[in-house]
Amino acid sequence: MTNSRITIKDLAERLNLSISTISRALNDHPSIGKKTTKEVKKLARELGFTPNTMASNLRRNKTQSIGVIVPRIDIHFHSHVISGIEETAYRLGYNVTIFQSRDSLEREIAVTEILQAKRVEGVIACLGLETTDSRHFARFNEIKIPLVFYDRVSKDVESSKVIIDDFDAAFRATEHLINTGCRNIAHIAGNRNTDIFKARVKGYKAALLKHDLEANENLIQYTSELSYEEGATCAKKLLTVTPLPDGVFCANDNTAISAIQVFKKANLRIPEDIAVVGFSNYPISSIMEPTLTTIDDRAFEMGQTAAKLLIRQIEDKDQNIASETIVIKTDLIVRDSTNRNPKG
Amino acid sequence: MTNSRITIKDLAERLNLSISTISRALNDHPSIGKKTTKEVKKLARELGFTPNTMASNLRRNKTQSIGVIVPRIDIHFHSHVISGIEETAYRLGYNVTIFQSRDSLEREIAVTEILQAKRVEGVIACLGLETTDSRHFARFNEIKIPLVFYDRVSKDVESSKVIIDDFDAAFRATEHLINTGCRNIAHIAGNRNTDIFKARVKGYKAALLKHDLEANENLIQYTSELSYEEGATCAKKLLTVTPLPDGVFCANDNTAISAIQVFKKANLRIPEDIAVVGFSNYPISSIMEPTLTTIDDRAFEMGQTAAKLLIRQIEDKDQNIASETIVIKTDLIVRDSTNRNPKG
DNA sequence: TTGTATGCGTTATCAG
DNA sequence: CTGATAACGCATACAA
Repeated sequence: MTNSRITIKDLAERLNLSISTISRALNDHPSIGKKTTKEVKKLARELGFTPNTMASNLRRNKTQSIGVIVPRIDIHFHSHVISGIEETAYRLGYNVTIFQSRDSLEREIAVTEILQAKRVEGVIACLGLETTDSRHFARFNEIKIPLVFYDRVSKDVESSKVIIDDFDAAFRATEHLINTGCRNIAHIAGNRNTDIFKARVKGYKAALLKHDLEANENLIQYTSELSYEEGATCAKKLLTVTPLPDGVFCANDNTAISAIQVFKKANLRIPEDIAVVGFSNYPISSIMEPTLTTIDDRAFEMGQTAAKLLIRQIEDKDQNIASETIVIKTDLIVRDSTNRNPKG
Repeated sequence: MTNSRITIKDLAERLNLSISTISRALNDHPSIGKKTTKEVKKLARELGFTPNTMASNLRRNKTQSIGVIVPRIDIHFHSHVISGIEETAYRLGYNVTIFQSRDSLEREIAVTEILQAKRVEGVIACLGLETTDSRHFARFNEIKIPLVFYDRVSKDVESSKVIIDDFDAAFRATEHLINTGCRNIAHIAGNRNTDIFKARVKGYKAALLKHDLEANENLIQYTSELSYEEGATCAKKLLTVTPLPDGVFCANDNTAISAIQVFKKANLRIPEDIAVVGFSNYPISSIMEPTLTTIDDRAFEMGQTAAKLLIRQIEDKDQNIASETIVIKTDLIVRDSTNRNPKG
């Protein structure tokens, strides 16, 4: 019966009022009489009137929507970030339209164009793996659309950024191993060219330095993408080092998990013989045996922060849109894989 | 320099053409001369013109966008479904706006209203846990907006549905245990009132029946939400049953994982003493020890199917929008937790 | 407190 | 092949 095509014009005719009065009543404009406002809203409800935001948006030149570009939605980290974004966007009255680049540069570029046409009011993005040149995002600056990167951020275009303090996290993870008695600590590292992984190596080294432990290069195993398989390979190599490491800081949970499995197969006890710390706090880390000490990457909070930052910039558009970089402090989650009595 | 405010009117003035010509040229209308079309497009590119989809949408009464409501984005299953939705929506020229109900009925209702105002052309939803009465979705039928549920579907409102064949999956999982030599098979079940879990119990029983095995009620352990902790409790109870079960079919991976841990602590060998099958194929299941035989729930494919179905309905609007229920066949992924030589 | 008139940027219906 | 003009549904400056 009642169908969606009801407009304020229909309401106006029914009530013998002008459409402006209807419009104002619906928006609780102070100049409209209480009684009129009530009547209008009542009829609107009865008729199942739903305002057409397209029209309203066109008129106000607003869309109340933000665009999000992630490499893949189904990666735990990204889905957590998105969850944080949606949560705060919802509370602040924005909705979020999602795109996956699937790590394809071509698609990432195509999506930036769609986002412009869609007139989103702001963009949150994490660069895809293929993206070395991110100038396709520069257009957003030209047309004054706020842009916030998280995790994999752009060097080519000015923008706000939300990242975690990888150096600090790695430092604390390593120091935790030291505090728990480890003296010969290895590191399974990520790609040598990626900033966040470089920072983790530095944090690891700095912690050793602080405690007068030597940073032995052959205790650092680099991988290309921190895969589960690479972790196993690295762990096996570490088993050939003498003296055997008594602790390992891994740059993610995948490698930590496979390292632990390799060590267990070699009849080493975790954490007594080798303690292990991971990075990211995957769901599995609290379930596996032993449970894994790891760095919580605060994905949800990153999303919240990115959304807050973005929306602030959207709504302060007149001001100088100063780019801002927010560094989120991480938590060390201590579990069984490092639970041993400190010795020495 | 070039900013977003360029409109077809600007292009028209620059080229001394009418806005209709510009509009048509931009849309490759056949009646416009090749040369003109080329010139228009060239200038548009130079000036960084981006069509205002808001205006176009208002005019055409289209939005090219679909709304998705999920309980939580950061649950592995849902993020996979969303990924499938986004993937096919993108290919078909739609974009997806995402909302989380966070299992709150109030929020779910609020979101359905936002979706109406946003004039999305279709809705894909998975009901939240609080939702027993889903009549707030009925409005979409009234205003002829196609609606597709997945996984947790509505009984109250007519709609299309995409679900997996839980009975068949459970049947095959149980039969696999039988084929691998198990004769005394237990089941860790979900909530007694939820359709999908009831179907899994039935599938389990049917497999036993087919192979002339008795369905012993005390081998079925019901849980309320299939949590990791409940799985452990059930597993401990199963250890007190005589004769000890030689196989367990669990209604999800969480309970399978904790059951395996309990069994291992009790010095039982997996799969030799007890074989275990899970349900969902979480990432962890291929990593844990032993790797877990499980049912792949085809989340990504569910998303693709839901999106295809929805968009077909959107574009066939004139036809009678027959509700359709699609049942997706699942895969049994055989891994080490059931890898034993069939005996008897 | 309410009404009139105009325009947001497009597309579509007419003519020419 | 091209142009003038009227919508789409709403918000608002200006009047009354």
